Amino acid sequence: MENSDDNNDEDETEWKTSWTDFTVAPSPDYGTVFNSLQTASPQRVILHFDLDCFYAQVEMIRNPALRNVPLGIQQKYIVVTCNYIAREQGVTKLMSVVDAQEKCPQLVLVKGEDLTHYREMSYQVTELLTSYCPLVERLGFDENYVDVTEMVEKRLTHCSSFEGHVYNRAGMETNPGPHRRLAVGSHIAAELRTAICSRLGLDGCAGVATNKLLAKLVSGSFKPNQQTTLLPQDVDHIMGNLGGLRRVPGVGHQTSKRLHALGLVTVQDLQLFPLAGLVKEFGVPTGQRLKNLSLGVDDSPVVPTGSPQSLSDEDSFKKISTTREVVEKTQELLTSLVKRMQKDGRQPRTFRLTLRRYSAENKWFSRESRQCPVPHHLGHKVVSGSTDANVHLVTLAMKLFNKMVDGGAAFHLTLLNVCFTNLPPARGTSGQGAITSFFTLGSSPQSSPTPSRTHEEHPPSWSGHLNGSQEVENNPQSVKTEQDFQMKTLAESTAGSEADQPASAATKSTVVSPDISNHHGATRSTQAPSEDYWTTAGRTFKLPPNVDPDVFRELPEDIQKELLSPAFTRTHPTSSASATSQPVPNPLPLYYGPDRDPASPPRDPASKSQPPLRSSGDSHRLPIREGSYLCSSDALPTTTEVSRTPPSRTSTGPGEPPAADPQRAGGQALCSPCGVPRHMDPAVFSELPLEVQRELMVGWRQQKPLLKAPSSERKSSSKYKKAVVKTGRQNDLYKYFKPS
DNA sequence: AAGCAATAG
DNA sequence: GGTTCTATTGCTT
Repeated sequence: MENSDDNNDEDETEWKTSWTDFTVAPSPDYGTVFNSLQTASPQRVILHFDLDCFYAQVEMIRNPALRNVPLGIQQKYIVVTCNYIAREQGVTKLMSVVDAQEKCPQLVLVKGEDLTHYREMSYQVTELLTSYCPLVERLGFDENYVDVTEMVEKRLTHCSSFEGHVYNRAGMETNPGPHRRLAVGSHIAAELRTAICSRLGLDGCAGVATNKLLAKLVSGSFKPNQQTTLLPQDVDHIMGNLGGLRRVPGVGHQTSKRLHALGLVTVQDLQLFPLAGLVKEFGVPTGQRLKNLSLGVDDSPVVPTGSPQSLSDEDSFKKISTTREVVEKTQELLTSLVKRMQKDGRQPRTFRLTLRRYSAENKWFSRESRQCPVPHHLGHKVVSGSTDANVHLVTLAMKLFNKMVDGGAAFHLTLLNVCFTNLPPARGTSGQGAITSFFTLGSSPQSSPTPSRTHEEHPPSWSGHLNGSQEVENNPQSVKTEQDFQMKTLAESTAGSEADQPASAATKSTVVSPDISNHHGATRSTQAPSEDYWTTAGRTFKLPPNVDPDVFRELPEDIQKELLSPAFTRTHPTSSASATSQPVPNPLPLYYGPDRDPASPPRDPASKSQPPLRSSGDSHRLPIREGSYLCSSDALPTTTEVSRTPPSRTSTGPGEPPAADPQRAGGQALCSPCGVPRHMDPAVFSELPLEVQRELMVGWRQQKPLLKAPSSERKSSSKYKKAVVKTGRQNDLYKYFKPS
């Protein structure tokens, strides 16, 4: 997070300005679009804000007792960041817990895997900045760029000094004369830092310069909690002193390797290297951009970030190797993700599952992902807080999972990630940047956790104590009351959030358990099921024939409930949308787990709790394989429009070759002539609402073979719309219990 | 539109 | 360069 890696304040040596081709060609596509000012006045004033050890600060606010101790934030077995007390004792960022404790035995550790509090505080900072100036771009959770060019214009009238440091001008009396705009910028930066401190209780650094690159580079010149302005005449100096190319923002590991291969190791090297050579290696846009970066030239605009474009939750672990673990972990991740999505209020349009496989040699730790559209009614369920959204999403996730992993073969995962993307523009705001909250622009009226303080316009005369940015020190008490208020609001907004123990950060703080799982479930449902029955809340349910009671007992409560929910046994108008309360046949024997036959053996050989019917066979062990269904998802269109079809008929997918499905379906043993799987009573099917039928058909058709199937290995369209009706869901779940 | 690489904190 | 848990952009298909 924070840019540490400080200290390279030596080599004052060279900053020869001897490059040859100074090719600063502002890309035409940049600027001007978001920032019309840019065309008019190329001289921008950009601020960069960087909060000091952000996670640690947040924890110290949550628990002030932590202020005086060496504090580290632990994620898994890593101390991802720490406060300055811990740093003094040798703890650094991303140090292993063991090493950190060796360095600092009294180190207090707070678990930080749950980013909720950090994320919320982070957005409060962005919001606060946005309330002063609309052009705010986030960079991670703890950094923000602000384009204050316009603000500067308005204040330009008179200004005679700088706030804070001026880069490379220590002790020198600097006359703002030619740099009045930057000087005004420095005052604004000080003002904003003061606001962040007084309103949110957070310290941080700021950089003031004429572009994002320089503002970022200069902001770390004096740490912590100070600010620095870079004058144009010192651009060469700051660039020249960067040291390795890796230090140039925008030059990552891969790029620096390629540059190194060209013989370039210092920023100077890059500055002096012919543009043509760079273009040859990287192409025109990247080549030019790299060259410009080396020169401190950056015309990229500050793009207002607005609300996030994706929400994701992930967890890493030593090993997951059974599909049941995958289901449980996915469920856990989704539970939290869905809550976040709900708060956000936007309806997600695509869903993605990504994973990381363990591979001994190939440490090229690659992530693989599969994504698919979120059926609109499911998206609606998500945002409307429907309790069964989760089950449907797990099902969806498992379909994606099956596209990547052959559950029949051994696998070893070390990470799972669930993600909602393709979010519609935030409501109530003009896409982005607008005045309103970043969290909740939501449709949900109740959920407005945004403390949206009325925080009036700060008069330019912020006066008083900020004529010395250094003195914006930790004055916890002075901001205490306001802080407390903030935190309270925040706590309320997140109350009932899953995860861990609420307030007792201190108690768990010293705990260092490098283990990974926090197995919730296991002990939950303790009732012993008798055979195929399950008794809960005084009622006895018959378990679906394919559900092993032992497996069932171990399932997350959510899924259990879902399986036993009224919707399962009786008609139950689901709250919303299209689910036009069409009665559903009672005990629901239908099995249309898209690719599973009820009689099929379990699919997950690793699942010990399914002793019966272990077919050890491989790809052909299934009497009726997914392959049979595959009614080639490839042929499926990606749009959702549906040509109308008679009720009892299967609706054909949109662009689908009309005659195709019955054909293909008919070719499969599983499908009745009309395209309905044979385990589904056509009469029942025809009575379902049209839309439901359509969903089912899509679900049936879109199934794809496992990777095992040698032929149709790659590609395939997507659109794993799945059956979403009440009749559908527990059937879909079957396959995780008794997979094909 | 999907999947991945690269970059970032 | 690899740890964690995100998030964005751009390339390729």
